[in-house]
Amino acid sequence: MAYMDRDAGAGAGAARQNVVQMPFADAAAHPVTKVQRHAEHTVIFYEGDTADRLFELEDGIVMLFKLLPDGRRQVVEILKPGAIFGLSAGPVYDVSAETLTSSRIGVLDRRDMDSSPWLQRQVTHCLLRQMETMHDHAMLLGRKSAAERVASFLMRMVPGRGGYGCLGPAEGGKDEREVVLAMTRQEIADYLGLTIETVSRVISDMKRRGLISIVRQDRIRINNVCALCKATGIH
Amino acid sequence: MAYMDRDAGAGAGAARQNVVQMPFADAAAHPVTKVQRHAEHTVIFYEGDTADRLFELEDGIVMLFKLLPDGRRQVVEILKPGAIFGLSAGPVYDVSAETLTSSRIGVLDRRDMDSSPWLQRQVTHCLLRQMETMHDHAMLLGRKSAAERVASFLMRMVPGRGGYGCLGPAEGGKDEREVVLAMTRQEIADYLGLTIETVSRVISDMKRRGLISIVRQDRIRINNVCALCKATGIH
DNA sequence: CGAATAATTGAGGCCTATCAAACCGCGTGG
DNA sequence: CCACGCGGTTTGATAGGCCTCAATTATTCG
Repeated sequence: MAYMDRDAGAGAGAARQNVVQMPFADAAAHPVTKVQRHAEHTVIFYEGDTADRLFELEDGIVMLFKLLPDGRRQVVEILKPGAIFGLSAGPVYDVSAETLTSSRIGVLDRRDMDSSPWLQRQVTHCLLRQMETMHDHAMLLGRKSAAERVASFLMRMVPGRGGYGCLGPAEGGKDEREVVLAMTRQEIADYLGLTIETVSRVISDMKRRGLISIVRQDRIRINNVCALCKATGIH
Repeated sequence: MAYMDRDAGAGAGAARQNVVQMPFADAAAHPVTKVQRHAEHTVIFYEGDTADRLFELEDGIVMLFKLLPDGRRQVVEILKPGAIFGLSAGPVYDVSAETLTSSRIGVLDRRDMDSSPWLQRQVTHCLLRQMETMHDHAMLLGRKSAAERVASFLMRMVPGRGGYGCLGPAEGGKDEREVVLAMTRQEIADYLGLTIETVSRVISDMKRRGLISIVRQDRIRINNVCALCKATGIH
């Protein structure tokens, strides 16, 4: 539960050293003015910072999170390439953003959104997808058991399965899949509203029952996708 | 789920003459084609319905919720006048919508959003505010205790207090405020990720400690707003 | 006024958090 | 090469908060 800042104190300064800013070739057609490169686990912005810039995740994984004064942390979103973030209704960011893996991130001026209808459409569509994810996540946090949360989390890593248009297992083959978590147990716990110990116990239990295999700490093989899906609570 | 009278009370023609203030600035360019009137606790659309229409809440309160097959429900958003809902990234609604109070709701065609940049701006700004609310709510569901959830819920009803720009108690007066819940205990519980009994117990405990007074089942007087705010976990 | 619905209160149990210790992978350096 | 230390993970024991089930009380409405 207690969130320990990896780069306590000098964190921001040390993180910025990893940032390489590059001019974007096609600045005229595309409003991205520069590109940042971040190492893994570096903060992009903090909750409360002036929200004058937008970001587009070009490569890598980024998490958005909020903190309570006593250190409790909730990871509210996990962003994949293509996502736009740093959007805010008010003058400051309402969440903090941190890379989970090394990332390439396009930077835009917030005002570009007002001047570019094209960008606005991108933003709106991105927000709609994020909103659906948030709705699912609210259901997960409010109503699902620990086992259902972890199962849902793993299923989230398997594209095209578990949702409305789930195709079911591919014909004639084993219904297995290997996924890369790219998150520590602490980050998973903070995303799922659980403790690190509970996440670990659930994963161990799934392993014991043959549902999954642990390839490495952050690589899990799902031995039966359909069976895991049935453990998410949505069936 | 008993009633299927989704358009019950929708009197577009008669509704117009009663409209005093339009939430949108320019009523002439406004693409609202008709206005629905719904009694309290009527469903506007169901999760899974074809998402061909947008809605703008002109008056009343609406909740968005999701259901699991076994009946567990999570209320994901509570909308106040001015909110736009029924937005979806996919072809169908990802949530169900139901009125909490009798409501007046403007109906738009989904395609209007593509043709009207002005509407798109409205939608984007509305989505941004909803997203911030969802982030807060994820923190509530994932990391807050039952008492903190109820306190946060009550503080949500007091405009201008508890957020970043909280002004503190007004000068020279008692810091009290009466709020109308417009929700049953079950709906509050489903919103806060708790059971009806736990909500009831927390409210009783707050009453016992003098923090609040129960005027009526759905009217609560907060005797000390600042004290309640300190129970939300954000201080 | 009485039935139906909603809310409160109580008793007990389960699930998850907490606290604590052991374990593991991995890079370091003797 | 292997002991060592470090951070992260797993496992165990225990406790506590919230849920479940059940009964009572309050409120609404015909």
